[in-house]
Amino acid sequence: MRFLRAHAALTRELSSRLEAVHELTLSDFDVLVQLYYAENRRMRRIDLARSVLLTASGITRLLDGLESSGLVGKERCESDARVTYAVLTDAGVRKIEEARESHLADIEELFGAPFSREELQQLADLLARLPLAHTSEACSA
Amino acid sequence: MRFLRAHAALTRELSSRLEAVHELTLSDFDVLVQLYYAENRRMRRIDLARSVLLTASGITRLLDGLESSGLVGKERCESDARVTYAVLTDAGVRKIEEARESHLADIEELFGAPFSREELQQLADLLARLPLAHTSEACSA
DNA sequence: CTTCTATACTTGAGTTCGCAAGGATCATAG
DNA sequence: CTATGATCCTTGCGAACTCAAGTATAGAAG
Repeated sequence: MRFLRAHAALTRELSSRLEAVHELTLSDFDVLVQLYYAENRRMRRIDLARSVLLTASGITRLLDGLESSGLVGKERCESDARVTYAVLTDAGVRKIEEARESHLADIEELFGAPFSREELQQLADLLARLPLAHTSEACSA
Repeated sequence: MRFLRAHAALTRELSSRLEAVHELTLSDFDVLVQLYYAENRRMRRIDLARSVLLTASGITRLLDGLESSGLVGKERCESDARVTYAVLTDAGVRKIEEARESHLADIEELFGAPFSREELQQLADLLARLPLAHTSEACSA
């Protein structure tokens, strides 16, 4: 119960702040961050989907939006015509670097305030042990 | 990050199990449980909304569904014509008692397995300290 | 009594997603 | 080469929400 409540409250808050300041969804942000830390700032769409825990169709539509905003681009794969890469554009890089700052501040406010450093680590460790929650790393949030 | 991932994975899993066996959404279940533990198994719709962290309109539509399934009923308030109560029907009581069992087993499987009792308590305590996560109690999940 | 503000609820429109189905491509086995 | 099966992606449809706006009631203040 606590878990569900906490999630609903936190995402609502974080999402609305992100939306208000940068016109980004939490999911948008999530995808941009993944790309930002990916090699060559590029990922296969399917891997991207898995890493942010969306379905393939979810990613298609989400990227549609980011593409029309000019934050990411498409690129075909040479060796396998089935796959398409999502690539962060220069505008996308600027956007994420800009948004990261305020988002981290928001997180700090909501998570940092009530917890000590050790407690944060403890919380992260506990959550990491939940099944199904295993995704790629390389992220600072 | 871990928090968001964990939530996405867990709710997807729990929700689909609940849906498959009992034809209930996680939110449906949540509402039914709140009513189950409420005094006289009845609550003002607005309080229900706040306790499960939905908006007023969200509750209206959710209850529409539960009403047409015959699990909850409406009742007008004598002293204030603005408010309507949501009341658990007998069928609703049976439903929740039935669903509770398998849902608790699911939770046990996902949460119980990787954690010891102390760790679960620790996790709950940490989550409880998050801001905005304060809702009414009286729940065993 | 009237007016003004706050609260409870509903409804219409729009968003974000998942699922199922379909198309295209690859890889493997005969 | 061809058939089979898996993988990547997109699209139609529907579900679950939210927000904004509207209705109805309550309470307080003039």
